Amino acid sequence: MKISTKGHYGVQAMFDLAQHYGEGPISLKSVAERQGLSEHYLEQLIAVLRKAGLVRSVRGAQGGYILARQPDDIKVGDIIRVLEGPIAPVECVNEEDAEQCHKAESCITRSVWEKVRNSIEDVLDSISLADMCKDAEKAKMNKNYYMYYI
Amino acid sequence: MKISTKGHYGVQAMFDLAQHYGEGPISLKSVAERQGLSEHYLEQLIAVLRKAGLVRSVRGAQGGYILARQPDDIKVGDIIRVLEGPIAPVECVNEEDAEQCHKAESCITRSVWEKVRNSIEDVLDSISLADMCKDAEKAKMNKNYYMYYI
DNA sequence: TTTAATTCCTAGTAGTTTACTTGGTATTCT
DNA sequence: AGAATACCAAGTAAACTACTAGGAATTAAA
Repeated sequence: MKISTKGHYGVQAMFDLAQHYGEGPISLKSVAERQGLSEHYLEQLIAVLRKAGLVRSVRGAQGGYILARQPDDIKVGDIIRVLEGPIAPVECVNEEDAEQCHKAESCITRSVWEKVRNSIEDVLDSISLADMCKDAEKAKMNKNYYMYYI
Repeated sequence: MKISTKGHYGVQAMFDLAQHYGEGPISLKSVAERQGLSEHYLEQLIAVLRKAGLVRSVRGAQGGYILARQPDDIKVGDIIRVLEGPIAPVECVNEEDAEQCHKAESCITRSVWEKVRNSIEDVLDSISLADMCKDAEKAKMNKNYYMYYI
């Protein structure tokens, strides 16, 4: 019951781009450094995100990547679906794949996986990159607050 | 974002045992036939469930397996955790593993995975084998109801 | 007491996936 | 021109998946 590093790193990278939204193109090198990830590996992930239309790229020196939409219009679910494929704990509840178990109608275990899928989707589609940035701001302020009293 | 066939088949097998709870030991052969699974492969899964104390076995002819607790006392989450390991979409929110990311406190993406983990756990721990049996009964009655009118 | 049915155990295995690394080429700013 | 970047293709070691194969131990029933 895991997501791979693709989805994991992908969300980190997109969050990083959101935190620098409005500052022009952000180089992958800087993202990789801040997030502690392999730049070459990130390259492969961001290529997928670009082809899916979630980021735009600017080539050449001083180039980099920019979110294709505003941070509040990109949900974590969008990123995960692009990098990990459709959210479906087992194949037979994959909404994007018509080919399902022949006894799907009456399959009771199937309804369990549907509930799991729906709850995952609810969470992932309820959190935008803007939400994450807000949380990061809050965490930072809390830290300063506590530091004030030390 | 998938569970493997271990968890998938394991839940199917346990549900099958629940549906025959009270009928004495149920042979793996019959479970495998009803559920359309490889008996030899199921053997490996049920061995894990037995070692974890979720089923008891009876050896020899007319032997088989029996749920170790009543169907309403076994949750889908119990089965999944035994067969798939702890529920954690990424390793850094694994509750049973102390070794976590050094910046865990302030990691914003981490809190996303925590929310996902919690929602999965909520669903899986809210559904018992008895619940699934009740749903199966209902599905069966609905089918009969519709057949009556055809 | 034999036989058949069953659980239990160990090992092998082909294929897939993961998480990268390597080694470039193309583009653009300075 | 040179440096900084995006873009691209291929390779790879290790782990994992979903089984299969083959047999030993146990027990109810004939």
